[in-house]
Amino acid sequence: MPVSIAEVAARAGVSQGTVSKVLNGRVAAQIALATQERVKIAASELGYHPSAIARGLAGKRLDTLGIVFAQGNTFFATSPYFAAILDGILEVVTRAKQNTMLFTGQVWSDARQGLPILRDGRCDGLLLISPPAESDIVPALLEAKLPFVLVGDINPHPLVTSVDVDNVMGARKITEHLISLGHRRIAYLCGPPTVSSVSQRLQGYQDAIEADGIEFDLSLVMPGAYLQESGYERARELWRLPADQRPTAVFCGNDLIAIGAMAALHDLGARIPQDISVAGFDDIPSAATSQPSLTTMRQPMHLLGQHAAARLLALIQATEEPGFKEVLPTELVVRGSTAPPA
Amino acid sequence: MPVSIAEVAARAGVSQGTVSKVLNGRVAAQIALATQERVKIAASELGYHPSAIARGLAGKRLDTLGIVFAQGNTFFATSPYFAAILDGILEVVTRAKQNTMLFTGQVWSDARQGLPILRDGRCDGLLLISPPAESDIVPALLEAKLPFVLVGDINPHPLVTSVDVDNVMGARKITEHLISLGHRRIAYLCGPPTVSSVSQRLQGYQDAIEADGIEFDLSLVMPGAYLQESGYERARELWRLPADQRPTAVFCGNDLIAIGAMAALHDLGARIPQDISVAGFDDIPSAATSQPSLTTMRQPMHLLGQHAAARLLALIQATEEPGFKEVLPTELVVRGSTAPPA
DNA sequence: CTGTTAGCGCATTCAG
DNA sequence: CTGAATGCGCTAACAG
Repeated sequence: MPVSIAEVAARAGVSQGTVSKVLNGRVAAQIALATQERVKIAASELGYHPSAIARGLAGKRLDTLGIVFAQGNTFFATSPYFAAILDGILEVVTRAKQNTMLFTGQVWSDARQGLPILRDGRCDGLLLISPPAESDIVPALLEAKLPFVLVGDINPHPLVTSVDVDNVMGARKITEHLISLGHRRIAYLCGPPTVSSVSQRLQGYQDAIEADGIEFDLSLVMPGAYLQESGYERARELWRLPADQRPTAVFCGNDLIAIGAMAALHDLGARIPQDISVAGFDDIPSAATSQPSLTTMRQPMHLLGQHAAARLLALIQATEEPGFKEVLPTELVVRGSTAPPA
Repeated sequence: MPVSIAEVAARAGVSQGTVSKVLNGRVAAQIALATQERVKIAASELGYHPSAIARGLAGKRLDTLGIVFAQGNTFFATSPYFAAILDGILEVVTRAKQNTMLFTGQVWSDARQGLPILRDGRCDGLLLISPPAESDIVPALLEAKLPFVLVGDINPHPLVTSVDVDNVMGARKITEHLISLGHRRIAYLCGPPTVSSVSQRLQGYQDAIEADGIEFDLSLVMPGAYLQESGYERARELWRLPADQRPTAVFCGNDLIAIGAMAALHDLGARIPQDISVAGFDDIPSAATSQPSLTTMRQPMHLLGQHAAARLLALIQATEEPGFKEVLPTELVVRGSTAPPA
């Protein structure tokens, strides 16, 4: 139903090839100005717009970036982290006049099953939002030769481009903050062990602990999910420990966990930060408004998205070589949820 | 680079047409079971997946829905309303194994300019997130014969399908709540006058006011934007009124405005709800955690998204006729920001 | 300077 | 039951 290039050609009294050249600005193939005029007028009179899929088939860019993520059944509501990253991506994408495809049906654990749809020609490149380390999607994509960049994750492969924060350092700094307040027994409530940020933050936590001569106690490391409910449950478990084994502070793998943990501790009658300090990671919007406000390690999520999108664009235009691993800094934000132990 | 149907055909020793028939389950054109087997095996061995754009060009569905919205430069961060709707949409879309395109470059005021990209063949239908009433996008889409549904807006045209809440009733109910507390002088801080929800809520507000014999005072209606900053500014203006003309309560067009207004009032030394009551609309997540918690009219944003996506799917599959105007109920949520006047 | 031709990968007639 | 031919709308050589 939409007007095709043939109609424009007919109205301008030229061939399709000519229309294509004029409209794509291939001035290289010199075309009489008068003809150019005629074509342009015909096109605009007809309200012509090329079919994206047809030009895609013919081998041109689609000016479309794909965003891949998997979050079970819910998305933004449960992941302010993802929402902020997406926000950053969209800013850059919109400014660059590109479009966006959202792939929500992925199962990270099985790229063989989900990959085809990612490379069936609909987008020029992919942005992967923190896939778990054990997913086979990265090798699959590498093999498919589709440009992509990892966001919120890094990968040792020399051809994988990524944008992430320094999780090890971030976790180390916030743990040091806790130590500097006088805490010696600090728990780590983390996300799923297969996600790389979880192990990296564990590393930073352990580094800080040991640098201070505190013994690393694995029983204080409690894996779960990056969700509020998980924080709630783990904190309850923590509180079941004999009083002399209870930590005086807890570092949570992200703010969602921290907020859940604070809720549980509150329900159990513990006062924060008097009885126990709680620290998070990310600095999502609600960290500032929680009760008490949450001490956390801020991640520039918006920037993460912006930079990742910009890099993918550069990769697609071959302006940049793949393989760069960009690391953004984090920032300690001290609020009301941490204080010296009683 | 990806494997094409020709390769599958070659490997199975049949023609492309046969492969297409087998893989698309056109058992109508009876094909020997042995052949079917051979084709299927060849396809899976080769890891074949059809090119979406090629089959799109050949006239098939792309299994892709487009989501259109325009929010200036920022998106989710500034619009929890939109994020919640998107969440609902994605749930349905993911379950239906469809994909999603996000169109962020639209300028509602000029559909002629932005429309082409929406109908260049990349998606089977469109979801429009509350376009302003005066936008010419609806007539343009109607003319283009592309299935679409309006979310968070309604349109009188008999062929336009939409999903929205009853804004008039919602605004009326919450205004009545304020009146029942004893307020007689109630301001309305609203969003941009061109958005239909703004005028509908104004209607409900006015209905409630007048039903109670209170004189409608246009100077208490303050238009702005659906943003926190706007609420902040308008509330300051409000406070500049001579003490005897100040309202004792303010109904805000959405929660963002309400939160901004509460911040301004707080900064000006007013106590909420003792000195002035504040009510919002939407019930975004932060409404429950604000200080004080916000009384508001809850909108089932998640459902809005789910239903809209389901209807669009039905429209595309021609399971449903266009034109249905679905209206979802709102629910009054009384919290700490409203109380009887001093 | 411009028209013609040949695919891109797939679905779909229409003949056998 | 299966193959060959055609076209979807567009771009990119290649001729003139």
